[in-house]
Amino acid sequence: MNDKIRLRFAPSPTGPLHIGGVRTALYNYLFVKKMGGTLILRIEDTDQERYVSGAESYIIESLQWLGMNFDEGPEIGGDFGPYRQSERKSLYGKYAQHLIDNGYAYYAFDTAEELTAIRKEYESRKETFRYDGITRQQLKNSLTLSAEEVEVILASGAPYTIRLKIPRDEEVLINDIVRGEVVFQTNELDDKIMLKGDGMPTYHLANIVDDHLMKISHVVRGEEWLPSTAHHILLYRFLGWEDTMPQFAHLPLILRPNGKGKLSKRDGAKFGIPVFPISWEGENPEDSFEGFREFGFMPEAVLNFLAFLGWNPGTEQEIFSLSELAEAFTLDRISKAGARFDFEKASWFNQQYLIQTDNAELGKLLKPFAKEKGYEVSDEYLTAVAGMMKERVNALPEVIETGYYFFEPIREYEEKMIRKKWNPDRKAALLALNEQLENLPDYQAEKLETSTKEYLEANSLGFGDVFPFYRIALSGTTKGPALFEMMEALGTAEVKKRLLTAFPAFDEVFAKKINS
RNA sequence: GUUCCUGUGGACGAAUUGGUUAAGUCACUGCUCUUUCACAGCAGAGAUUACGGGUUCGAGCCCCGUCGGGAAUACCA
Repeated sequence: MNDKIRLRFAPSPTGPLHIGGVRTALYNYLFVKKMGGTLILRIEDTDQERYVSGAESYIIESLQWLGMNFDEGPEIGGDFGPYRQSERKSLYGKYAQHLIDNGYAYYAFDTAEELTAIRKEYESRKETFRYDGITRQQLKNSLTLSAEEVEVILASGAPYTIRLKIPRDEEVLINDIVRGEVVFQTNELDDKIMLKGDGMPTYHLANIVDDHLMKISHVVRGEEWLPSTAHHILLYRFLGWEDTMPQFAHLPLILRPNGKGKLSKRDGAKFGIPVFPISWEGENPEDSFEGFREFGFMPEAVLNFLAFLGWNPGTEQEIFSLSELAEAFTLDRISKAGARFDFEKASWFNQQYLIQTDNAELGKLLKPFAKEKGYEVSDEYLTAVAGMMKERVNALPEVIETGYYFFEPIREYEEKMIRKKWNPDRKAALLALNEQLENLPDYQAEKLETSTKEYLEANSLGFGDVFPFYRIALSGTTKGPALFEMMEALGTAEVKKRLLTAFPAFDEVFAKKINS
């Protein structure tokens, strides 16, 4: 165990965990496993207005389903808790005070309404307002007001915020593991709020304080944080923690399937694809989503797919178990450009996992999907169906959908082949063959095949004379699993029944053909 | 608008870090196998490495500019 390597995944419980967040969690997880470090789950719930109950348990359930285990966290415990920022509220004040006392921050008394009014005014002039080293001189804060005035306001109990006092004319250098050196000019930075009017810290303060207190060694997070990293570095400096500052790695964005913009929650519905790990019940239908799990994806496949969205091992291997990923993973092979979310590729990964998964296991996974459709069948039967169908589908529900004929009567017979080759005279041969097969001591795929071959030979018939019709009678389509395997699964009685129901339908097609 | 990030076939992306013929996978097309579909195997098509300059014996890789894409710009994270 390397106790110097400590990473955290720090989602905020404002809704379901989006697939980009899952990838961030995954990269944190992989690096920790690779290095033998510690992985921490920290809930960043400093915004009570956007807080959504159930989001935290959703996050934990998702992570569990995916098989990513954490070493420290709200439910798990650990020596650096509590792991919810709301429960750490009392901690942050003294650091904000430290900033004030050392001249790195100041009190600001502008109300939210006043600020939005100013922003609007700037906007009407096609400018963007920024609370910074220039504009703060015109605003209501402890830098412009006299010490006495500030005393009075503070004593009155009126709400205030604490803002970071960004120095003028300096450069802040970020040394990012994936981006290299990035330089920001402090004159371009705004005086970000550290402590909000309600006494809660903002992300920026809480994040830095907690990362320091929790001895975080590496911050692996999304690219959207890169612009505020300069503020974070300044904070480490002002708090006197610069020498133990974590290393940063900013992950590339995940882009929408059409390449325009970053993948968002609503893209799931828009493109008919999952963008969440598991389903989420929102307050109304448009806030509810199905996840990869409900789409019938295997967690290993989702992880494997996600791992390759912005990273690759540099070898030709593509199928990796979670532990193999951890073994191969390095931060420096993370790519810089945003990666497009390609659902077809995700499906391919899933199919690969489906194929390599044991049939009995798949049968078990299939059960809830079968139940949903009202199919009550044995585990053995589901296992057999899974075995026959897994190479032919991308996701589990498809087994039930395209293989519906394993569970209910044929809905429709594919007419093309019937029209082309069917002749009512063939009934006799099919029936005779079927009778021969029914009387076999063992109604099993291989036996059925040899027996059929014997029959065909004895009656000088070809495969094409009986096969297509047998197949259509049993499944309604010319596509699908091997015929004899289907027969074995269906059983003699069902096969016979399907044959007899099919014949009138075939004849009808034949009659239509003659009459036209 | 401003700041920052980014740009290799349709998609993901490789290229011993400046060394000559730009991998591989997904998707697409064809062939083989197969009673069908799929899987698998083989083959094919698809790229002036966004564009323009520069440095160099040599540039996908370094520098400058242009253009495109993205993110940030909240008392949200």
